[in-house]
Order: sequence, then C-alpha cells, then structure tokens
Amino acid sequence: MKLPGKTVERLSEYRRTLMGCLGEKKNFIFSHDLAARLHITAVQVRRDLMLIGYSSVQRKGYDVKELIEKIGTVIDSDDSMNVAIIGIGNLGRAVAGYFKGKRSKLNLVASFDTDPQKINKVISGVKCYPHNDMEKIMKDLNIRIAIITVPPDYAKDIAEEAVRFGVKGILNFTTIPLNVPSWVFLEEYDMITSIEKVAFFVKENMI
Amino acid sequence: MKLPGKTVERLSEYRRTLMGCLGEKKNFIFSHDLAARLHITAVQVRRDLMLIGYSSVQRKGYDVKELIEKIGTVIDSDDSMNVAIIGIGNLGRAVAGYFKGKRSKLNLVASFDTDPQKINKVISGVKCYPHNDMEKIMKDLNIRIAIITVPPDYAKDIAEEAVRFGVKGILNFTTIPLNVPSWVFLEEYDMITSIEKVAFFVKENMI
DNA sequence: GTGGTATTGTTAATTAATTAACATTGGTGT
DNA sequence: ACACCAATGTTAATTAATTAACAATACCAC
Repeated sequence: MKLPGKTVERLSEYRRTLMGCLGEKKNFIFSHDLAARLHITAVQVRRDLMLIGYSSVQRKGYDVKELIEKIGTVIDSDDSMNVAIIGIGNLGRAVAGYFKGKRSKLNLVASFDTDPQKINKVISGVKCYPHNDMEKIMKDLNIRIAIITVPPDYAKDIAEEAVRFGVKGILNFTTIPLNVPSWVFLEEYDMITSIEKVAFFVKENMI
Repeated sequence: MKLPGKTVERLSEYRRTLMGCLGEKKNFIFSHDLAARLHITAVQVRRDLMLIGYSSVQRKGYDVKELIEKIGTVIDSDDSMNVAIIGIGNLGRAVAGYFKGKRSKLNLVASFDTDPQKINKVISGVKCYPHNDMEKIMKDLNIRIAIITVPPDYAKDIAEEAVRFGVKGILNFTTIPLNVPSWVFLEEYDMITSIEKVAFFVKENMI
C-alpha cells in the first residue's frame, strides 16, 4: 500500500495513542478526540484513515481495538522483522529501552560495539556482539533494520557494512548524513538541528 | 526574520556541514557540492540562502566562513540562551553529549533528576540538580529551553512545571504528546515512530 | 416515527514545499 | 577583446500536504 511518509508517521502515533485508550478502558474514540490527543485536526485523522481504507461501522466513533488491528495490517510486516542497534552507548541504550515490553513485529535482537567491557554482555535487554562479528551475526539473525548510534567518525563505514551485510533500512542518529543505495530506506534524525530549531523559534517569539 | 521551519532545519545542517568544510581546509563551496553532502538539491540550497538574503560575491562558490557567520546571524540569538535537560537517564546523557565541545549560543547549564544517586553530581559535563529545586534553578539560571527526557508518565507534569518556571521552548523526546501554551514553542520527536516508519518502507520495498 | 444533532467519508480548495526554468553574471580560454 | 562556460538568484510551475466544505447517515429525544 502506497502511503505518504507523513501519514505512516501519524498511523504509528495513532496506534500508540489508541493503545493508551485501551489502558483507560476507552473502547471507542471520535476522530476529534484522537486528533486532540495528538494536536492535529480531526480532518487529518479521517483523511489518514480513509487512505488506509478504514471506516467505522457506527457513529459512535472508531472501535479502538479494531482500528489498532487495522493499522497493524497496514504498517506492520506480516512476519516479524529483526532490528539491531550499532553502538550501544548512551543513545543506543536509550533506544533499546524503547523496545522494552513492546510486543510488536519489530524484534531488537542484537547490538554491536567495539568496547571489550560491553561485548558479550546483555545491555538494556539486548546482547551486545563485537563489531568484528557483525557480518556473521547480521546474516545469521537475518537483521533487516540497523539503528546507528555510533560516534560520528564511524558512521559512514558502519552504514556501508550494514548495507553489505543485508540491512534494508537504516535509522541514523549520527550527525553525519549517510549515503546508501536506493534500495535501502534511510531515515535520519539530527538532535542538534532540533535543538537549534527550538532556539530559533524561541528567539523569534521573544522579539 | 520569518522562515519556514524546514528552512531553519536545513540552515542548521548547512552550518554544521560548512564547519566540517573548514576542518578540511575547504574555504569555498558550490551550492551543488553543499547540496550533495546533505542529499538535497542545489536549488534548495540556493533558495534557502535567498530567503536569508545571502549572496556570494563571486562565482567561485560560497565563502564558507562568511556563510557560517551569516547563518549564525539568522538562526542564533544575539545573546546566549540557556538550556536544561530534564531527566538525565541514558537519553538525557546522550543529548548532553551533543553539547560537548560545541561553542555556540546555546549553553547547557543544568540537568534535573529525582535519583539521589545523580543529584548534585556532574553528569556528562553538566550538573544535575534535584527536581525539587527546579523552580529556583530555572529562574536563577534564566533557562529558556527545556529538553524533556523523563519517563513518559512524568512528561506532562514536567512540561507544565517547565512552562511555569519560565521556559519558552521545549524539545520533547517522550512518547507522550505535550500540551503547552501558544507562546511556548514545542518540538516533539518520537523514536518509535521513526523506527516504525523505517520498518514500513522496508516492508514496502521488499514486496 | 420524525426532526434534530453529531459525526463521518470524501471532494474541492488552499496552503506549503519543492523543483524546474531561465536570465544574469563573473570568470576562462583563445 | 570576445565567446563560452559554470554557477548563481529569482520567478514560475509543479507537487505534496493540509484544511475547508458538505452530503450522507446513524443515533437521540420526544
């Protein structure tokens, strides 16, 4: 199913918000309620759901459980996908933390590092393998997604290795923009940029 | 100066890329070269620079040093701005790391936590204060930007406090969307969403 | 049952962002 | 000096994303 990236992002957020609803025993939700929780408009919610072909049966809002499942059929893969974190420093461990207790189609199955203090230990719930074994482990465990949280100087080489070893998607948290072949999906997030952006708009608001 | 958020983000990236150029003794750079390093088009670079009113004197590309300064006059505040990290766990420490060695108008001057093991210690280069002292410290140190890296359950309350204590911009790394008054600039980043987005497009590419 | 209301799904309009097109200009080579 | 080239700055066109508008429909109150 062909969807705009922005819509995919929102679907992920809808799902997590909806799971929160289940927690509070809320089984139906209106578009404007869901929208308000995410600070977007109700139209946008409805439009996104239209794109994935979901309609509510009744005018009592969306069936939370049903919608969660529908979103799952759209954005999740049929069988589960294995993920690795490369570089298990502070950021890597933080990312690993987000996987905890999440039952999903995404399995964090390995981390890699060069620090002898870390390798072969379980850190933040995931085993850390030595960087030297990356080829073997990535192929053996069939890792499809790499999250890169290494120091900037290593980013480029690590990305090339990951691609060579079969990774099909990369989430890059380093400040170095990466170059990957077109068949590898690349998402980059740059913290410094976010911080500077906040600073800019704070400054502008104050003037 | 009124600028689109996307342009501000790119300006921040331009600047960092340009600083890298200085490191490699590259004093002039063409728009297409700068663009290639960031995987965008040369037109976009030129358009962004047009928006901030920069022009190169010669056709030898942009003067790297001059452009860095120009971007600085646009996106930096005149006097420096103080920043705090709330929640100095793995993610907080990772964020703190990004400030190291950066000389900029943004000063990371404090972190806050509730863990007695952490308070009153210097962690990742920044002193950690007890959460209870947040009001005093935030006012004393004139903190304008808060980076929120606490566990999700605390996010809402922490944000409200930060706003009450004078913060004008928030960067929220928790998975809980925050509600802030209109005069506070809010930027949210959700790692899980990014990961799920990568997974979605990997899946789609494989089909 | 009927009228009114609230909410949805969808098309159309608007706005934002990106890309294309191109005239302009300094530099280069002959 | 002159013709050409390479790169820029800017306007116009295109594409993407959001928002507005509204007909359709199930529920509710009576």
